[in-house]
Amino acid sequence: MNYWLMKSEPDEVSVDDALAAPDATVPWTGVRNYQARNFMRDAMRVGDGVLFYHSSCAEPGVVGVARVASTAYPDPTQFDRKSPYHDPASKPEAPRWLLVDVQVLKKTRNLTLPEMREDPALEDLLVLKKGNRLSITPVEPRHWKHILKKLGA
DNA sequence: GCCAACGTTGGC
DNA sequence: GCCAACGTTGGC
Repeated sequence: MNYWLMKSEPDEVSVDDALAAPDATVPWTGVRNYQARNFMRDAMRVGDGVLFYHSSCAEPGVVGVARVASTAYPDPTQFDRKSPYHDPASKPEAPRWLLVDVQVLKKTRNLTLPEMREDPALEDLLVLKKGNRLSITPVEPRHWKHILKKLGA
């Protein structure tokens, strides 16, 4: 079992949006970074733990606990001409971009970015590293446990 | 809106 | 294969 932190812009898909979806499950569309894609393709397993993170918003932070609910499969938005995620270079017979389904298990309080930054136990959390831009990052078990404890989840 | 940091592109 | 230019991310 692995653990992950996955960023979503709440203007696009918030934790509330995900909770409102059938089975509280949403396809994680729009990943257009090879490293993040490879995590989904090569390392994620159904049942892996996910920290649902809101980015590019007023109060960035972890807002929910979720699980990986599917293996990786082609992201349909790459073939949709009208989607902002459309990739004209990707062919249906050789899809370039993948996604997984993510099921929210629990909405939590917002464990904010500043709050995480001031916690010495989270010093090595990848998402806190300077210059980090990856939308999907692995989370070490000790960090996972620590964060869930802080969230009372 | 600004800008640092990073990833991708493309000429050579 | 190098690297400058460009585009994007994402906190502030």
